[in-house]
Amino acid sequence: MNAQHKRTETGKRMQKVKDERRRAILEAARGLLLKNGLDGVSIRQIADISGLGLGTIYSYFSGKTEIYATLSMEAFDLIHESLATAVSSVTSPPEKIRAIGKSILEFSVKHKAYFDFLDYFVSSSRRIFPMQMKSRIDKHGEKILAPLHEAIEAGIELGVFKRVDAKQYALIFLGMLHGITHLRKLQKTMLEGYRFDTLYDQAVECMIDSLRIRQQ
Amino acid sequence: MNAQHKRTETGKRMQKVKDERRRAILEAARGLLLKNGLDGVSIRQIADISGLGLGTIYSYFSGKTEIYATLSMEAFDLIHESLATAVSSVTSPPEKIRAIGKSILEFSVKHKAYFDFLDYFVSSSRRIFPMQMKSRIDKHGEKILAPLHEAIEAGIELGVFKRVDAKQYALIFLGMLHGITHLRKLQKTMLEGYRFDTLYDQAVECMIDSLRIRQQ
Amino acid sequence: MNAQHKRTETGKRMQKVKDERRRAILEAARGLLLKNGLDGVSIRQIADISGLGLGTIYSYFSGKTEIYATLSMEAFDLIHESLATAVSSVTSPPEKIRAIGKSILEFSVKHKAYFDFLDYFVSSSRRIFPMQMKSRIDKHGEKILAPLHEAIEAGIELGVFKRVDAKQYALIFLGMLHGITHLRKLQKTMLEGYRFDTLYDQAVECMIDSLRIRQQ
Amino acid sequence: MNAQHKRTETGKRMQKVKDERRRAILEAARGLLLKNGLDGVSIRQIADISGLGLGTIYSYFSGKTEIYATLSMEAFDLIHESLATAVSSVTSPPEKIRAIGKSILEFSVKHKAYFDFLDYFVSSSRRIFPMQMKSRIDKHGEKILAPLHEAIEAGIELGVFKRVDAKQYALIFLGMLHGITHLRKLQKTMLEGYRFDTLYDQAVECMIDSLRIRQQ
DNA sequence: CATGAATGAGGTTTCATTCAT
DNA sequence: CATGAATGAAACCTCATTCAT
Repeated sequence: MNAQHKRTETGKRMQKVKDERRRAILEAARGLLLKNGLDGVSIRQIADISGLGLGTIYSYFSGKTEIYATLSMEAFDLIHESLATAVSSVTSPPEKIRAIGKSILEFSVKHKAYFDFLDYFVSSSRRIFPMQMKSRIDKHGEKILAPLHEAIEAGIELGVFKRVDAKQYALIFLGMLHGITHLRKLQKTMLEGYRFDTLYDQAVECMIDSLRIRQQ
Repeated sequence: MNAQHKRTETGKRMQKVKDERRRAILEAARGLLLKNGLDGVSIRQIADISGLGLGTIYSYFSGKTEIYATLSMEAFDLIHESLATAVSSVTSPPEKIRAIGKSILEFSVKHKAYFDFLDYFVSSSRRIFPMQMKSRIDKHGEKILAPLHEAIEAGIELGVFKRVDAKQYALIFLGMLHGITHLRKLQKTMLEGYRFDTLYDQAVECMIDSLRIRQQ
Repeated sequence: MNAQHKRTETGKRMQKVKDERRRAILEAARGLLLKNGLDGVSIRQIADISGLGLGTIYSYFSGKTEIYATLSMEAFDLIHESLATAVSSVTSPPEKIRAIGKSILEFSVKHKAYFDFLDYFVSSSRRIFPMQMKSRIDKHGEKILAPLHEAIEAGIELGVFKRVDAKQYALIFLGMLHGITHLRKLQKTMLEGYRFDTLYDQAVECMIDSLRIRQQ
Repeated sequence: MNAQHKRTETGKRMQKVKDERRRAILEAARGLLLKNGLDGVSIRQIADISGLGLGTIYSYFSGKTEIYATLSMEAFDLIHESLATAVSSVTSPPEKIRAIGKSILEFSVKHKAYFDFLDYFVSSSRRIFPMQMKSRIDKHGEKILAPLHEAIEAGIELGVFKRVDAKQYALIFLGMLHGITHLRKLQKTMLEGYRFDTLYDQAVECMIDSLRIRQQ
């Protein structure tokens, strides 16, 4: 075991520690975001919760903005992963779409923090991220369109769906699903007396229906 | 013209000035909100933009929260008015729904400020308003459901639409429309190569379609 | 009844109204002082409570400072009056001193607001009042020394008290009484287990004792 | 000198710097308090005078209140120390009481700042400190009673003083002394023509006299 | 590298006072 | 002469970020 090797060994261990710390920071930030909302996140708290020094945060991220950007990308990746898994578990295109719908709903419940967080950044017309960051984030965002896009294409291929522009429909569906998930926020006001789940399913069926070729 | 009359006259002018100032404050607040996001609004800025003194703002509103609440209610009322006008201009239920869709789209363009603003508050999971205010705001919010609700009911009555729960569908449609309007934000990224207007129309048709009784 | 007369009549009524308003302002200020402490008095509140307009306060007093100055003088006069009444109700010099002690104690309970208020201004080394005001206030302050001064002199005259410098002793006694009244503030801490009243009486007796000529 | 040692060394220096800063803040606060009164102290000023940044103050103290509380306790401790030293320098009980009197007078001159400060808080009827703080402060305050208490007890033990409740008399004397020191403020008004020192001594003798057993 | 003390800009709010009506 | 709307200075406090150790 020579010096070179040892250095590498140490380097590896170091890398591992650094990765863990990075993760700890993101986890703390995400947790705070969920608990306290967007303004309720201070670097000081992130440091405390992640067990790191205040200044240390800045060796891992250039600032609060970059932490948010990273969380955004993570969120998009997580959603994409969910959708990819979902579609691969079933075969018929309509089922794929249902799976995607279910998957998004589940995600918006289970990872509420992430979901609201994305919402905030997508909704906000304000320039939060500098151009360069924004581009990087968007790359991750676009990926989540693929599973739906492919499911629709598959349906067309199989002659089950109308010959529509698959990507266009994927966009519409995603927009709609996104809108529908928001209804949950109204559960205690406008939605009184209704089950959000039922609404959601109905909305998904409504979308599939509009794609399906009608036998006359 | 006696003293009494004069005093009244003066009183009227004063009232007008006060109304104008109130409006100036709200306008400034709305503008800032949209440009800089919720945290990007400071009372100092509102004062500067509205051309008033800092302390003056506090004699018109008890604080930032009340300003936001007022804007929310105004926005809801404006939308409701738009929708009500829209539905009354056509007669057939499907046309009414199209009119509503068009109306919302137009509103989201023309009063982008207000629309994004509402979006922000509906989207935001954070507790912004104290309970009492929230209730008052919700009352205004619920009104915008009515025109769509009635249009669907009318369609059912006429035998054009399936016998669905009208309110439930109204909710779904509104959620969807809301989601779709968001797509506009992606015009420069995911939507590249597509016309937002086309997507929007398609989405509306898709909704009407899912309601219509199919002749076989 | 000619115009001149009428004007005078009106002038009299006017004067009465003005006096009442002045009093209302002082009363409001005093009340607030008692309830909220020195910082808890705002001109706005004084206006509200006294039933006058905000700006009106400034036609009666040049500002907050003058209100305080007036209250100070009133307080001194009130104490003086109490003491004067007290000494005149008894005849023997020791009794007069006891009456003064009792009178001060009573005042410090009954007019707690005034008493604490004076305390604040006497204790405070800060220049609160401009020179001119200060002089005017001091004139009122000095008056409260007289009854005690005279009681001691009377005692000396009658051969009951030692031939001391009466004014000097009056000052010492007043200082002591003032110090003792402060003990009441410690009733819940240092004074636990003791009755403040007993302490007070004991202190007064102690003072009288030190004046009395001892029969051997 | 290894790394560990070095770190400790640095730590010590750091601690020293922090102590100095803490002191600087307290000193600035005390000075301002005396010059401008309680409301005349702003954190901004404290920062400026102590040569620190505004925010820095908040890393040493949680706020203005805590600064005041700290000053109070320091002042009590300082007085206690003075008294303890004073009584231990003489032996006969009357001399001890004289020593205490002299000590308090000296303190009120030498540490005028602290003395007036305490005065302010003792006099002020307003609730300045939250319960918990108040308790902590009171603990320090009560200590200053002990030397006087013990001196009186010693006198009783020796048969020089009457068999009075020693603590009760200690309280009375302290209250009186406190009151007498206030007379100094009147040096330019009511006290004109009198020497404050003489008054003070006379007052102390008067107290001792009232304790002494009279030989008939 | 990790640390956290120091910083000060910036936010909200209160309030004495002025002045046009 | 009474009024109260308008004003802005000044207070407190938080927090992202820097930088010496």
